[in-house]
Amino acid sequence: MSLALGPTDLFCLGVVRLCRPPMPNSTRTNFSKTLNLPRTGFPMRAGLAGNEPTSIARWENVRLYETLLAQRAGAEPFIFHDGPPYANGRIHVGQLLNKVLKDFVVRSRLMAGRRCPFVPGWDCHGLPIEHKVMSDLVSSGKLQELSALGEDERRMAVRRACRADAEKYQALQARDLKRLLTLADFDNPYLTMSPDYEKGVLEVFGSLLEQGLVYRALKSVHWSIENRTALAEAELEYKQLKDVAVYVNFEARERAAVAGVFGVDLEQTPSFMIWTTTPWTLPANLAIAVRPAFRYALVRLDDTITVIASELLDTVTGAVGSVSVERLAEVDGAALVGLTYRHPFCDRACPIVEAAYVTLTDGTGLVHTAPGHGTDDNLTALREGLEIYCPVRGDGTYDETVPRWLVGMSIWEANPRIVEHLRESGHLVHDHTFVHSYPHDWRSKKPVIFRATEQWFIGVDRETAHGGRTLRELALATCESATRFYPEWGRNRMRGMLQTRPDWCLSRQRVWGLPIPAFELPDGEILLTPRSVRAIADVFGAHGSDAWFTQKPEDLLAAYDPTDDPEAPEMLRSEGLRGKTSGLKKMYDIFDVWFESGSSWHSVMRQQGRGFPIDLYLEGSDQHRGWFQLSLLPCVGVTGQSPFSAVLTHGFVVDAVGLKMSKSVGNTIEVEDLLSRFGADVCRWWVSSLAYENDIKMNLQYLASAGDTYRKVRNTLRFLLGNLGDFQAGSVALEALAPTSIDAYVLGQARELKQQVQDAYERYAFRQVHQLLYDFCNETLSAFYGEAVKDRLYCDRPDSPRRRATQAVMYELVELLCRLLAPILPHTADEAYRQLEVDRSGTTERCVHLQRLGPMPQVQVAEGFAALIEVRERALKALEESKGRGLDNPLDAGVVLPDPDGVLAVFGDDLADILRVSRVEISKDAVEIRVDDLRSQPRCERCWRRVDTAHERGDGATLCDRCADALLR
RNA sequence: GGGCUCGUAGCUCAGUUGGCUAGAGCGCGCCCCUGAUAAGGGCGAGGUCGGAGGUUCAAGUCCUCCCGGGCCCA
Repeated sequence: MSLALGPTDLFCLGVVRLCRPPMPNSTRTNFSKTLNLPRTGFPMRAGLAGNEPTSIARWENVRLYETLLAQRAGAEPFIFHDGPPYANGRIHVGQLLNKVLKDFVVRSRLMAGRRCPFVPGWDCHGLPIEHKVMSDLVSSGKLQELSALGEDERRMAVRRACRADAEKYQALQARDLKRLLTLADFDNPYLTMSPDYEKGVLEVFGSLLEQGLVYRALKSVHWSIENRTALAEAELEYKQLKDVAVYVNFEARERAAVAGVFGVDLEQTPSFMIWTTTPWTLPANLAIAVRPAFRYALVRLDDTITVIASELLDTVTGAVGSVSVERLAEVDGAALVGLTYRHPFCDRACPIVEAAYVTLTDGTGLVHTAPGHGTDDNLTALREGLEIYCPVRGDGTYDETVPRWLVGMSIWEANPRIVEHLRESGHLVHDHTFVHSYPHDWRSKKPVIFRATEQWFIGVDRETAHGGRTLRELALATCESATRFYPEWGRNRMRGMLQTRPDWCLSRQRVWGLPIPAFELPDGEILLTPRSVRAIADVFGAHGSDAWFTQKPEDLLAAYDPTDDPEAPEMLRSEGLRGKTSGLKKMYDIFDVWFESGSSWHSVMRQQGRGFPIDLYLEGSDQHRGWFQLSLLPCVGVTGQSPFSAVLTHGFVVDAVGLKMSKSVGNTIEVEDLLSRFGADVCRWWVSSLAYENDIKMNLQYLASAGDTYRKVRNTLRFLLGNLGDFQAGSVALEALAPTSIDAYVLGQARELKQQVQDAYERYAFRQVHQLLYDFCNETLSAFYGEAVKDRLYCDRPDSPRRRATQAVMYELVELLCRLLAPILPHTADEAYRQLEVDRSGTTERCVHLQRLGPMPQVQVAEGFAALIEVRERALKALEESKGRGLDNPLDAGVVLPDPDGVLAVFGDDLADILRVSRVEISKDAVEIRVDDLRSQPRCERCWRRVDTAHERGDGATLCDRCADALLR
């Protein structure tokens, strides 16, 4: 046998040797050497964990991010903005999810030709870092050394340690994020502790201050005794706590008044019975609240007369163990309002007031009210003009305004003492232990207390300069109409939270943060005006907020002239800073970190000219109350509009059975582990498969499944690449493809795919992108097209027009698939995209991420394909059934297809390829699909098909005409 | 306790304004191929749609209650 081997054939020999040792005695292998079998350097095994770092290095070498932005300088921008994670610890699976989703947005917008800069950010200030640093300082004994320093020096020492910690973790997290193959301006991240950023935050604050939205007030806040600070809601954990609860009788001041209200004669002074779980707040009791609409009973319990809500009478008397109960009279709560009582152990008289928060779920229906120790109590006091009285100091001990036996005592110690005191004085009706959900400091895990302190607030119900509307109104309005929510229910959630949120407590009594730049004058007045804040903002912009601790007041205020500031305190305005500044004292409250991150729309975007408003905020659903809302409020205050035009939220990562991940339960998964096991591309492929708006179950098994489908996509790319090594790009006019050709059909499908994927990316429907791409690779390409064209690719002469046409389409498919996959699989898409050129010309200078989606060639596609696809399914079933007759190999079969309407006839010889059988006959008369046994027919030894033209040739081999022709060359 | 939300085959998800025997992929089982080969192809079995009521000629789809999960709040 003489075989003329062309260049392509030699090329294929290489593959055969590579993949399996040749079998010289086998006729089969001899012919297999004459085939154009696939060959590519794109390996089946991805080796992602090892190879992805190479891609990262390559992209860094070409400065991919900068190059892309330069390339898109004039393109329509997509304004995207990163919400800053806390610079503490390594990234966790929630951040993996979040940052990968963001990267899908960035990369898909870039692929669509948009300009999409993305600056990653980190939240650097705040309690967790400070707490950790303080713990370290304590355990290393360094805190002791620091105590020798002055206040400012000590604070600076702590701040330096905090900064170092934040820098360390920011760098580690940035490395983690690069490893996830996210594309961002990692060389220029934004850090909330950097001078520019801090300056921007003060600018936002100054604007709110200017509108009169900032105020200082005594207010009950959650107070951590442990950390001596007010805590935000986010810093609380609710845990079960066992407390002593007491029923206490507060004796009425005027027996006659009470008797009159109830319309009875009284021979002894009645009491009002309250119930509380916090006896330590009793010294601060200034009122009893009742609900006007409830009924209250005057009752004789054993030897006392007291007042209890009628509905609770049985419950209470049962609980306190009264022996005899006699109901004397009953009135509406409204009638009680205005009566007065004597405090059981403090020397004062207090009123009965009304309040809507009084319920009948527990207690007595008369609520002990201590304005200094509760939010509701506080509000009632404001309305009733009561003092906000808080005798508890920051360290949890009583000040000197309480009875002498309590002064200086810690409240926890006082609890039992007060109970005993009440018992001895006869006011205690009953005490019992009570377990309830109670807020704890999230760091120290200790119960917090409610305590009225001087704090800075932003009033959400104060009129702004924007049409006199309040922050709440402005925020609700933008949320209603000016914002798109993905998913739509985010709007409900945001609305609900905005409607009920209280004023924003801005101040924290900590060190690691941005100082609220207020000064106290000797007379107790406070200097904090829009102009003074702007002066400090400039100082912070130049030197960072450390300046607050390193500079004297007169230096900080060097550029500020109070005589030119109408809002400055009178003394400063008339006399200026000269001579008086020595009396100015810096105040040391810092901003709630949420105010810092909530100003990023200004500090990072608006102030830096990066675009405003922002097209998209994308965070976990907890940020409805966090970053979304706390960015919205300052922004509507400053600008009158929302910082974002769309909000996308994703759910939380939970374990395989749907429970939240927690270190104590031990069901967490480390990102590092995922990356080394599966690689970033598989992790990203998995993320793209999720309905991210719901909770996301994570398990190594699920990642492994994602790995399986990833390999399917990878092998499809490999198959395409393997058949393109000898193809010249542009050598075939795709527009000229016959509409009935399977090539035209697939190209048409690809065109549709591109449109659908692009639409899905546009709608952030990444799951749909995933589905479309997978299905296309799996069904359209692997099962249908690939199977159908193998014969022509392998067996036709290398330059046969129909092989070239298929190659041209495959080339187009690689170009398209790499681009469509690139946002999800940055490494794999680039690997395949580069390999296409390496296989063909050895060129390695190529990067899919510098490409964008272009137009697809227009081709006519015959309408009959729908019918063909349908008939194919039925034919495959028929073939399956015929396996029972020994027709195991479809190439031993011929199929007769009924075609009464003549739709199938146009497909001609492609029909056999599409069904993977040797022959297909069309019959106008046939009713059912028929499978013929062709095993008695001659079989071409090269292409294994039993076709008419197969017969024995001169050299003794049985070949079909096509194969004989291919061998001639 | 309240607000928002989720609960469809073992797993991930589709199921449009209520309307034919509830779909897909993965996995699984069986089979084919051995010229994409630690690949590829075909066929098939899996669900009383979290539970219980109700509205309707008709409910996975609407209403009520319950169970379980998540986020946020108290």
